[in-house]
Amino acid sequence: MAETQLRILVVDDERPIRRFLNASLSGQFTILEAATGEEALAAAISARPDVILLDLGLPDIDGLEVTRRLREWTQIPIIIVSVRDQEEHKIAALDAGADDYLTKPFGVGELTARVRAALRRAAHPESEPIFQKDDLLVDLARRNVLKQGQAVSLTPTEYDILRVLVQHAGKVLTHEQLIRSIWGSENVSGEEDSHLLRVNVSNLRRKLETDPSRPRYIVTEPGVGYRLKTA
Amino acid sequence: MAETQLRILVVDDERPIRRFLNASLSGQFTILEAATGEEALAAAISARPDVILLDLGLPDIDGLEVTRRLREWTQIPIIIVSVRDQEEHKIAALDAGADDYLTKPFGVGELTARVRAALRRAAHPESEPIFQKDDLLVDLARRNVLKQGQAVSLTPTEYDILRVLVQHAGKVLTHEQLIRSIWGSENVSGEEDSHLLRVNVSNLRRKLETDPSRPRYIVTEPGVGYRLKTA
DNA sequence: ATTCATCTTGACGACTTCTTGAACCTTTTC
DNA sequence: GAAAAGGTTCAAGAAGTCGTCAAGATGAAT
Repeated sequence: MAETQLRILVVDDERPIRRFLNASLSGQFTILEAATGEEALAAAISARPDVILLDLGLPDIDGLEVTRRLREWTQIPIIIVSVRDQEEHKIAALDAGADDYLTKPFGVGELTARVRAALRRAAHPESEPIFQKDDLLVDLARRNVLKQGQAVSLTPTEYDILRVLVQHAGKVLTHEQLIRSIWGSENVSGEEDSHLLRVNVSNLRRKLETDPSRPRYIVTEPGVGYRLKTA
Repeated sequence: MAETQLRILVVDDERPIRRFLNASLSGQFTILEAATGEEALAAAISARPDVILLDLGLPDIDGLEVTRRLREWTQIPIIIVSVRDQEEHKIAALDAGADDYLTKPFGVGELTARVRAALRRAAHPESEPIFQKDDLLVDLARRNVLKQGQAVSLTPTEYDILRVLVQHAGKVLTHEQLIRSIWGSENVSGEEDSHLLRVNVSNLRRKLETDPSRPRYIVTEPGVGYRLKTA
């Protein structure tokens, strides 16, 4: 086993801070840098770092949004590093999917200790966030869906449904679970939402399935929900 | 799906703090308390909490030592809650195996957010209850039933019956118990429901058993109920 | 203001599942 | 062996669920 050095992606728009973090961590880790949210998302996909240090105040996409988008396809540990000390910021970031929240200024020792803790937990080897079966390919990291090599254009809602199905491929997801993860936990009233889900699944099938009346991928589990077939 | 409430072990020698944490968290979680390190270690073993909130300043064993001893056998998330704000304490605790370090005083919102984050991370190793015998396989987590490797399609009612039987595999379930857990405790009138149960069991057997007239899996206990054979 | 894509709602037919009654089988009891 | 009790199977209507189409509502972009 080649002990490759672990990689940390540092995301901050201020150059001095990136330099500081780089200097603090480069002894033990390989450092990658990104100055904007877009850069961060791109780097996460192409470089697959082992930990991401993320500033909240980015010029383009807010750090919270970056966290959410990352969490759509990966469990890479995210440690927020921010000047914002208010509790609501911390809560929002942690609930968006961040693993830890560190307020500037902080000690280098604490930072590296928290990075070590995050790495220790994440030791599970992660499988590629890609679903493939027959002529359908879903790449969650790139937000790409290919049918017979052709890109399929999905609406946001359709993609969300497909993403949740892929993230639990093989398992049955109940109507409620799907509705919750797509429209939020508030609106789970009943038949109306179920119907909405059915319409969207129908549209999704029309785009993905060769024969929508006999689905190979998204199968209905009558009275329960839907399942993305793995085999 | 049995939605058991998640359990948090609160370890602190000061009663007021335990009470405060208990009050803050008891809405969402079941709280267990320990006042000493010994108590904490014993409770962790006997009660298997899902998260441990640990104060460093305990009267008998130091919190750091408690963390190390816990880490000898478990990966239960440990969140240190301490008045000690110096960096070296944080580093030592995190390197001892703690997942997070929160300095008193802190907001309840941040605490619960960090608890949620810890739970989310730890939720991965899901133990999947699977029943297998001969050529029948029931995977409750995936809601999958395989007969000779072939997926069997069950109606919601049929699956419910099978699920209850699997959850009590080997034990005899009375008609009443089965009816209660499938149609609710209200309608347990009498012969009508018993008959309904029989019809559904019959349909279930037709799908699962190789020879429905001589059942190998779901056996009838005359005058009592049904039983799922384990061996 | 207009356009466009998307979301949402309603209507309806096709299909699945539930429930019930009747007939048939099996075991126990007298 | 006949009767009774309990259990199983079949079939058919009732009830409910699902998929699809299409029209209206929403909201962002021009």
